[in-house]
Amino acid sequence: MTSDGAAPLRAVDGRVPGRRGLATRHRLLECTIDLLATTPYRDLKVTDITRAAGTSPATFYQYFVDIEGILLAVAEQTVEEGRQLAGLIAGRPWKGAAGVSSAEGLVDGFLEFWRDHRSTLRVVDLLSTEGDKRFRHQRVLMLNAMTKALAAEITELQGGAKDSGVDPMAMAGALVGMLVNLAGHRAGFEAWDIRFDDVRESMVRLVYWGVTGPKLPRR
Amino acid sequence: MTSDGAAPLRAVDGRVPGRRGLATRHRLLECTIDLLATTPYRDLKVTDITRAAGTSPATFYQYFVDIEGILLAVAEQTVEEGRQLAGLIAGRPWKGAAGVSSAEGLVDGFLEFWRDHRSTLRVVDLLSTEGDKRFRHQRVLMLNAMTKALAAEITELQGGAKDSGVDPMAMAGALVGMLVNLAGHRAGFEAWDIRFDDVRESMVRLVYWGVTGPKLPRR
DNA sequence: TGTACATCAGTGAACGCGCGTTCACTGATGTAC
DNA sequence: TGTACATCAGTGAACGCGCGTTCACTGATGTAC
Repeated sequence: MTSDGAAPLRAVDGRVPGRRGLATRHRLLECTIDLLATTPYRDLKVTDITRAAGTSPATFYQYFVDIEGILLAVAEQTVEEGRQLAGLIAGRPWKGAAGVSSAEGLVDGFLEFWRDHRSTLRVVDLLSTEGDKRFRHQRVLMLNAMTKALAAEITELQGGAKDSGVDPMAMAGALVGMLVNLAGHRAGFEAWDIRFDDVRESMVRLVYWGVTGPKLPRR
Repeated sequence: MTSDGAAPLRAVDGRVPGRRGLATRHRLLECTIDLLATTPYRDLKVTDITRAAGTSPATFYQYFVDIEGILLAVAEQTVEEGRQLAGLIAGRPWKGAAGVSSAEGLVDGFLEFWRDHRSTLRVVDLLSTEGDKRFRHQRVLMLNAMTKALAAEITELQGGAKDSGVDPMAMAGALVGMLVNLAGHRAGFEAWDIRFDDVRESMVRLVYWGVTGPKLPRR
């Protein structure tokens, strides 16, 4: 459940948790997620989590090293789920009207996922940009699947053309970055006088253009 | 210097700071910025700042209410500077090859600004998405100038066309969001196997397409 | 089916550091005459 | 140009809470026979 494969998942003191222990651990994770939705990251405390989970601080340290530790575990869960997003891309049509529909599907799927995991993803993003390798790794794990899938489509559409356009991975990464930012700042737009639905439409178009690569003027 | 216009800038106890006081205040701001580059946001403490500034905690509270208070002041400085970015847009050509050059100018100017203020902007971003009104306000202040300028260009290029494309502000906002994200995760790409220069090229294209609005298939 | 033992799981209570915050005071700067 | 007084500026030292963290212990669960 944590990382790759069948790592046995041991408690801090080396014991292997059973049903009950796993349930407690799980409760701690859930409460962390919930708290993150209402508490600023800076103010998230071990004691708050255990209070919310109806257990004691000592229990916390049986399963996690510290706050960052539990956040990493939360991130791992979310990231695992996020890798599914690649499914919104591979094997869909990208030319013509059908391509626009595919773009819509991608944007909507992405927005939905982000809405459901705002708080967690926010923290992952912060810690990534702050240079924490573990969180950056998780972020890459999550977005790389999508990016690669998108890049594959772009490569195919370029079809060995003479000018061959941009590097597909870079373009895919740029598009994914756009999705990430806008999904994360959804509330920000509504505070402006911009209807988010219009932003969504813009995202769709940019994805479509990014994938299909309209002509550029000679320079 | 803080907010709008000639607010007299008083110390916490109501006194008006003179030369010396302002210098100290300024030193505290600078040290905060420096620390932010090396310390995770969560670990930034008042005592660290005052130690770095070669002064005492008591002094800190003469000028700022708390950590968030000084961060807001830092943000205000940066934002003030960031509003200049709008100058990269207005009155430039956006059609044809010249348009691509304008897009390049915008992207490069943006990247440069972001590079110089990474840490601060990171925190502004976090606190914005966490729902802090004051930081969100600053963020909007900074990006709105750019977004409006871009939107104006888009509107002009649409030139009252029949289909009239997307809402210009939404498209502009989407483009700005893309710039923000990619500028902030620059290091992330280099950790991948993507050359950032290729990402830059993708950004340029997306900006160009977003502004000029290539044809979409009928749907 | 029952008893005993091993291990899992949870926690009360305390310890102690770190940090935010303040107070009462000293020193620096400016200005009035 | 000098002295006195007002205000600005800075701080040492302490207080005390909050929080991270741990220990020694009790209770729960599982399993061997």
